[in-house]
Amino acid sequence: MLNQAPDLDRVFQALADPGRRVMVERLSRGPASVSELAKPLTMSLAAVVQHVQVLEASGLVRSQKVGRTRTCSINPTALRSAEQWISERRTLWERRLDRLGDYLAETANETPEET
Amino acid sequence: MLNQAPDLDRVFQALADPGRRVMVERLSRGPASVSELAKPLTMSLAAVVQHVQVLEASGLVRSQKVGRTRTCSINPTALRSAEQWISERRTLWERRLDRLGDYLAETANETPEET
DNA sequence: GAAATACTCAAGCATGCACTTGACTATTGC
DNA sequence: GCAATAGTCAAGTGCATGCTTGAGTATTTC
Repeated sequence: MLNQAPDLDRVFQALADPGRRVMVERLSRGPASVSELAKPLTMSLAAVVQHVQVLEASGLVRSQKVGRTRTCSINPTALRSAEQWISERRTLWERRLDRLGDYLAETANETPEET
Repeated sequence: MLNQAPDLDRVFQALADPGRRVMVERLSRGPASVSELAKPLTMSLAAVVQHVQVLEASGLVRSQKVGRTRTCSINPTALRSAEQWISERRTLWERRLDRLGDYLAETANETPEET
């Protein structure tokens, strides 16, 4: 059962932590084990495992255990859904600005000498 | 002093709350007062003010007080910086996948009959 | 098969977050 | 000027988060 519904709360929450972003950054270059993810971070392995769990719960990361090592990799779908949410609001706002600009330009044309 | 450094921690943290996302959604359609932002939400005005403060601290929203009303509006820069961070990781990952695909295709060509 | 590796689990703790209530201040409208 | 409106401030509460430590469990490796 993959977390296919793009739970934005959890995705943004997951991305809000700098350590977790470092992990996502690492994973965007390719799959990695938990201890590889832990290397650049100054915290216990147990803490890293907890972060991985948060990332998995958000759907940003998937992992599978082979032997004694758990290999993590990025799920671009979750990344894309967050990106899309932001992009939609931003373009909405920019389109509004454009319309406002048009309106102001028109108004200036209609009453060019006023005041 | 605008929060020009795009403090991703705070931006993603701000977006992680559903109520705050509703506010951003509203603001993407144009500026609004604090009580307008409060309308669709079932919480006290004081709570809404606190959310606005979080949004401002993240740089996602700016506001100014005229008379007794505070008018909030979106700052697309912060939105863009978050969007960009995600987009960069995602495309990195997708490029990696492409290279992997190329490699697999090449390998298949070089040893087409094996096994 | 013993030691090292790679997690995993549970408990505990300090701090942060999302609220609430109650009191207070500054504008606006009549 | 008095009431309604719009927001502000401070304190308090309960739950979530980000860690830690210590102990335990599979796998590898030698």
